[in-house]
Amino acid sequence: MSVVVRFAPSPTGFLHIGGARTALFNWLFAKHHRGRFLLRIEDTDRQRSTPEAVKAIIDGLRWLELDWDGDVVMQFDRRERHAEAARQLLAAGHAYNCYCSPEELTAMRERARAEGRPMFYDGTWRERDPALAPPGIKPAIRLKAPRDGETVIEDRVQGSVTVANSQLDDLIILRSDGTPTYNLSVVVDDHDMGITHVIRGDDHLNNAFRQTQIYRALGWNVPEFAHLPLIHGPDGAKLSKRHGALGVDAYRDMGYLPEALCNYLLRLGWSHGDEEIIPTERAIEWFDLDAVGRAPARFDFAKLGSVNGHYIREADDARLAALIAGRLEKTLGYALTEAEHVRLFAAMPGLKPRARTLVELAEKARFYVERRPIPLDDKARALLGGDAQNLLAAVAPILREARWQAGSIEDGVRGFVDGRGLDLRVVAQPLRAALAGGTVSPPIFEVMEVLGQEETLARLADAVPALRGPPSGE
RNA sequence: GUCCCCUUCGUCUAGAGGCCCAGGACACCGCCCUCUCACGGCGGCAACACCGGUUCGAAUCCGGUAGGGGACGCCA
Repeated sequence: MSVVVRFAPSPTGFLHIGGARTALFNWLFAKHHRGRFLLRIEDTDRQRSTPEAVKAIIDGLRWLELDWDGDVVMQFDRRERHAEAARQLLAAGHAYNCYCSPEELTAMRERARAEGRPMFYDGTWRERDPALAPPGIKPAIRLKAPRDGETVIEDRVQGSVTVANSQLDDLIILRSDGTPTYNLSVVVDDHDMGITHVIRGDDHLNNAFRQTQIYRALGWNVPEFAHLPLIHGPDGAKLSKRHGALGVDAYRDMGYLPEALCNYLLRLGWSHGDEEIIPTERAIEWFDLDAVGRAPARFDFAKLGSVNGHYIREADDARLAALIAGRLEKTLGYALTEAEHVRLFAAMPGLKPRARTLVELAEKARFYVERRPIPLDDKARALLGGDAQNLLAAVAPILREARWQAGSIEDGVRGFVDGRGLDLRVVAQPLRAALAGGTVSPPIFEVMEVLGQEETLARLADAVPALRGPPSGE
């Protein structure tokens, strides 16, 4: 039997990091087994579902390149089919009408809690004669769940999990307004869509028991379950906004590459020996459920940054330049010229090993496309005082004569400092200050090559007044 | 409160009875490379939650304790 899995988010917000990982694991599982990966939007909660959230989820999946097969299934569109299943259960005696009001149910829960019993429905209308139903009240339909014995799930991640049926109450499958509830919709859709493996967050493990009961009542085969441990914050508690519970769009904005985020997420709760950097091709080849861990993992930005740095170093220069060009134009306030785009591209090899995010990459690339006179930070200004002025003025002629290639420029400048018994850094640092506006940059001769001779000399003159005068001809 | 699950370095994890006085990665510290900062290389710090049991032998199996998480909705 070929594998069919699905990612089934509810559109009540962005595609958060946990959802992204669930989608990734489903996608990898499908790819590994040459099966199908479907997308279903669980929008049966009409109050909270929004079109914006649907879009955010789809955009997020596209960004991560987790493509799905076939059309997106909107769960709400299938509500009639779900209701039909509920009525079928009612007719077969596997469900019954319940006339309890929300107030009664709340009171029931309070009482149960106070008495130390499980907080659930006591089955008031399970056996009661429907003729006793209060007039004018529309009933909800409840599943007539087994009272004795136990329900067992053979989970592909969690193993065999058993719960006593006495711990499970008769859940509502169809609301009094005629709309289906989550557990019913999921079962009917998964069945109709031919889902073979339900891979989802561990927070759904409890639902798996109720859903198993519904499958049985309907006489359907129960799919394989795999409940993935949740992602926690650095403190071990639920992932908070501050600690990374953000939409994947936020990660994109923070400058993470989609392949890096996927690699990081994959290693959260799954492993393949000592492998850390696992490109998608490898992930598809290696991924399977048996290597998924059972314990929740903590989200760690430091490691994400490290993985991201790796993928930035491996990324194509043109792609990176294109990714940061927009960010730079925004902070600089002007559109880059063709020449500046070329310079940005040429700067990538030197910049890549120095950035862990695209934001950092853009920051470090900034001076390359800044327009003269470029701003100098305090340290740069300090480096350009005193002796530096004379040194730079003396070096300028060498630069004017140099063949414009990093190695040649370096040879020239080294010859200059060696001749004077100086350390290279006494010239390199002032040069860096004048050309990059700060004390940190890629190797300075490489910077010069990328900048070009004309721009280099012009920036130097901006920083060294002596190089600007006296005007020629006097 | 009730039920379910989890527990190896600070973090992610390897480990499926002897290969482990526990390996890798991130972070941190030191050294090297070096025109700055990175990258890279080398080295260091650092863990089997606890208590019992099974066994010639346990991180690995069993039981209990503690801690953590999840679920208990006419939400999904």
